[in-house]
Amino acid sequence: METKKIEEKWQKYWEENKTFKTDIWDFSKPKYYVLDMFPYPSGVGLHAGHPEGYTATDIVSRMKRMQGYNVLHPMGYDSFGLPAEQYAIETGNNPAIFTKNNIEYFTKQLKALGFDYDWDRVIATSDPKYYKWTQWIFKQLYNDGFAKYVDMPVNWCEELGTVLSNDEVIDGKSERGGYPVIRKNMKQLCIDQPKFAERLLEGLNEIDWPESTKEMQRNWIGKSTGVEMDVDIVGGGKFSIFTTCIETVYGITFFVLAPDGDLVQQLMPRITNKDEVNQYIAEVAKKSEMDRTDLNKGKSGCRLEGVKAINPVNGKEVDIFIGDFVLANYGTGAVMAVPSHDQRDFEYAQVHNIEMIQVIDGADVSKQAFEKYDYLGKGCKLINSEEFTGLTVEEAKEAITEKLVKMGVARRTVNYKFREWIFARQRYWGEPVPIVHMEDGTDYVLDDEELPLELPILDNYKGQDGKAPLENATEWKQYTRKDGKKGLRETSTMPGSAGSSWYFLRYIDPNNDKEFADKKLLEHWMPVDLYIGGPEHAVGHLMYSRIWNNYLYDKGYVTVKEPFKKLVHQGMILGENGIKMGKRYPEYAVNPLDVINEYGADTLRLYEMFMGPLEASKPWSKSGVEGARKFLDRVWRLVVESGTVKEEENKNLEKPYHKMVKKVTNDFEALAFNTAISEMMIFVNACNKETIIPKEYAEGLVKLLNPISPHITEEMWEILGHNKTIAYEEWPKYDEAKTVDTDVTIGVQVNGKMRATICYDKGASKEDILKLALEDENVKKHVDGKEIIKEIVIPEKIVNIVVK
RNA sequence: GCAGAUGUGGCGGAACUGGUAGACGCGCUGGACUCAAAAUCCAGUGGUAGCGAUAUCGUGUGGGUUCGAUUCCCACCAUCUGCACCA
Repeated sequence: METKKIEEKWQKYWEENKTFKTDIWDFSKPKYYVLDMFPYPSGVGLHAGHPEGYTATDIVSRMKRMQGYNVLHPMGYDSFGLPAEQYAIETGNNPAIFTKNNIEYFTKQLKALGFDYDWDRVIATSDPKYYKWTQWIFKQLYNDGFAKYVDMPVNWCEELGTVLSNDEVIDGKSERGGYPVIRKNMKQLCIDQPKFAERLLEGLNEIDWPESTKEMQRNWIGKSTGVEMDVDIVGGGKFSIFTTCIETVYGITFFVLAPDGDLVQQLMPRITNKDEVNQYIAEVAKKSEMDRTDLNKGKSGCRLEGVKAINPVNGKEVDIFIGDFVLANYGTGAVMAVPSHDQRDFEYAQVHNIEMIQVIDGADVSKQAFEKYDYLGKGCKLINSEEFTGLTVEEAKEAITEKLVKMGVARRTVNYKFREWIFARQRYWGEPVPIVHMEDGTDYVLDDEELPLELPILDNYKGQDGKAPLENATEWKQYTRKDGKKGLRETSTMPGSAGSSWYFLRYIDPNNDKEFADKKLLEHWMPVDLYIGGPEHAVGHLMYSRIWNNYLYDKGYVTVKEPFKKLVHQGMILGENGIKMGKRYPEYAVNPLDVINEYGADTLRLYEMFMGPLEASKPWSKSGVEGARKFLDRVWRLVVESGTVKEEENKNLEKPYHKMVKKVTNDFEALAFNTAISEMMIFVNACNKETIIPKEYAEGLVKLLNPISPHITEEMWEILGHNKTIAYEEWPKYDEAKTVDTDVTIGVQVNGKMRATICYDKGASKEDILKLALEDENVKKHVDGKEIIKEIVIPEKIVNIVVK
């Protein structure tokens, strides 16, 4: 079998005949939309993990097509990103060229793997024809107030000269490059994610996604319900705190404010230890996120001398601190502290020598706090809480809230961890933000006719003095509006996840220059029926896409709330040593192209699907690849060379064949490719024992194997006497009656231990089965001389005889 | 710490709603073909004891429910992934 020739032949055939072109306007057949997470076209090309997810979608896509669906299975490139920019800075070349070359290389590799993508609908997020619509959608968000400028503390990376989002910061260092990141207040273009929080949570209940990913999104949104309470400051002024544990309100012995918040500044005139406070604030500002979390668990902080707060529930005066564990941009930027019932407050109180009051009975609070996790739902009762003493925690929660609400000092509220999505980067290689800062101080969004706002070609792609690279485009920056007014363009670009937040919509109508996609098409093709990609996008891309889609749903542009009906994450492919392939062990890394050259794409695809469950991470094995190749050789010999394929019948193969068709069909649907392949192997093994293989069965086998190993099966299909592609042939059918066994073999147990197996005709009575079981020599041996207490006969399952 | 997932032969992994644990593949052992090797084909292959029929142990650990548990329940251990002073 000449793998290379066969694969090239069919790849050429598919390309020339446009075999996999989707007739997008054909609504006569049911639709099926299968989607891969599109890759970032790095210079390195594909790695061993790419073909895994891509093959899985390819299998489903090819099967659905053969089952009569109109299938949309597109591919594209998430082509804005840092490596291209770094290349541009180093070489002075336009990153567009670098990106174009990489895309060509990727395309070549993807084609070598034989995927059934419709290559006429390829998109690239860095293509102005594409990002025109990214800008257009952004514009809608901006006009509707979902995107806006907000003054907020951000992660600033001096070395990269840009603002980073939380998920781009790892351990206080930038994800790319590992440079230190500090917090700094800046005016930022943001997308108001919290506005979507509630519906994003609700939406999770209606989609078929891995539980872990849904849970991660829930945690990311971080909804908590509680009470927001106003706290007066002695001598005037007030602030609010948010708590989920209002039942501990009598245990408050201090409050803590965010050191970088506005409130401290307002109180400053009244603070008597200004120097100490200012010094602490300065210290905190210097600290990176890492210092504020890991290194500084020492509960640092500083008492605000001269100001006291009043606990509204009992009028008690307590101290106010500032502490860096309180974040200005979460909740109200201030917290109530109850050291007896919160471990963090407990430790803080110990360090700063603050009084503790136990208000919930049931544990010793001298060594550690008695926290809600331990006291909730246990019937614990309140102490030291005036009229609420004696109530259970649950009763008190309600009663205290009620009282404070009536007093007019508290409100029931919901709080989210979910913050604004900072939507601007001081980078070159991203979508330009279509906003102009006019001379009169207003911000102006470009008209639709002015889109796309294209990136200018620069001489130098590095921003000067930490400024955005687009600041270098002195001419491009200048803007004159139709009315003659002048302004300067926004020089930040959109973050990497902008383009990928809606690409699944564009695939449906990629060349439309009137709108981002035709509404009728969107209505017909959305949602994506199956989406496969790595778990690393569990919160980032998958959250942003849901937000954009949700927004577009509200605006009436798309008709489904949730874009991805079913989501599956493929597992990681590990090196042969069982460790992640990558920089640390390059000797264990596998290049898919090497495998294709040595064994063929069909083998690579088959092997990766046979390794184990799609979702699991699995170690690579060279001998496993060889095993996969051996199987393809065996099928080839059977179908093409053995001479056993005839237009005759063979009853011996009837049951194995129908069983195979059933199992493969169901397993493909369930993405259980490893067991589907195993079933085909079983059938091939059965065929090898026979001298007559009915042609119908051989053709059925070839069709079932086609989605996994498309080239060799196209070749075999042709050899079997067909003159056009197998891609649109009808998927094999099975006869349920022919899949069931007529004689059954079951185990016989005595006292739950296996003693024999018996074989009988299906449909035999329980009595006959039992009789047969008791006739077995070995069963007799264990039963004789003992009293039979119970006989359990479950036809087609088991016989168990209980003796004493 | 919190959340989610996982744990089965020498290895990758099967096992439907509790019913013959180890399908299928890799590897290994023996045999056929060959001058020989590769390829291919045939047979065997969880541990222990036995020539053997068979017995016994065995799905991370310890309990429980059941005629019967890889599967259900409780506790624990280990690994992976994510989040983490979130009020």
